[in-house]
Amino acid sequence: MAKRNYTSDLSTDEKVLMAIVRAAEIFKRNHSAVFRNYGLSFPQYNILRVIEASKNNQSKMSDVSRIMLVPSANITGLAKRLEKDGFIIKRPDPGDERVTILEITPKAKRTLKNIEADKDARLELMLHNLSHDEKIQLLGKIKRILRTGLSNN
Amino acid sequence: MAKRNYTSDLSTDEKVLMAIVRAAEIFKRNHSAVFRNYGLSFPQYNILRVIEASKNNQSKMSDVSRIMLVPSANITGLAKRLEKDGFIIKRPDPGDERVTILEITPKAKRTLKNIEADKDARLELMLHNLSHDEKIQLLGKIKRILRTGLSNN
DNA sequence: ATAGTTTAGTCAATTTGTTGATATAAAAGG
DNA sequence: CCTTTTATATCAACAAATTGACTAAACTAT
Repeated sequence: MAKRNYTSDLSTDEKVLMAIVRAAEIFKRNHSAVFRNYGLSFPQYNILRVIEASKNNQSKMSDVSRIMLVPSANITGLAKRLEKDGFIIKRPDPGDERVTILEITPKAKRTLKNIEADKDARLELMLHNLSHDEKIQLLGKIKRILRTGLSNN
Repeated sequence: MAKRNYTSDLSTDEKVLMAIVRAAEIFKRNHSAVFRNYGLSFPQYNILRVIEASKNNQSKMSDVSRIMLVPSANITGLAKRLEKDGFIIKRPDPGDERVTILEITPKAKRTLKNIEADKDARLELMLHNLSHDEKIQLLGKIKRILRTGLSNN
């Protein structure tokens, strides 16, 4: 069909990384569909998860930015929309007037809770082809890539 | 540091897929930096690669959309900018008035050629921690994920 | 033939990502 | 001190992605 004219002869390295990119995109698409049912986008969900996993359900914008590897200019807009929709509140840090603290609301915690089962089902669906051991091996290799990838930028 | 307050206890499945997403994003960031030096963005580069790998250096917009897993509404804008910058030309298909054919220009072919060494060096850098066998194993596992991921959407 | 369906591409609106510039606060160095 | 540097967040401008609506051409099936 369409692909008959597309003759691929990429290097192994390129194949590996392209496959990773494709897997990431399919995963994001898959999960976005779940999150949308709850009024959240993929990056919005991830911000909430990061804040939820932080002490007191609070996090500085700059920390969110660092953890998510997302430029702070990007967090600004995401946080604004999350606040508009009642998922977070923004407060100035009394100890440092430069920083803004993000705190997730009860509504956000409820939403995260509701999403959980749905999301886990999708995860399971995507990875059910691999045994637990294989997942661990896979994770190990990706982490080794991450280590070098992070070190040089 | 910043991460001390961030206590992660994700499931194995989630860890695997999050790691894949991070690796994909680091890779894209890395390569984007290379492509930018040649006046191309990551998705623009990929469109050119797809067309280059097609017969006669031509491809229907709809085929590009399918191969790249990118909605056609997206290709419209990308193709417009690529044409404006002289990397492709758009022609109607004489046999089917609905379709538009994209063809890469000599400038695009030259640019792809020039990018190659730079890009390959980055690939090598990201994956030099893994032996060839490990890369093959990794690729195999990712492909198994892709198979299930693609089948249910 | 023609009515209904599918396919190809565009457009508009919104969100997200990226870069570069800026304002202000804090920290560091003299 | 005071100057310089660094850190935090925002903004503007643009590229890109996503959704839904839409036009027109091609195909299907009676």
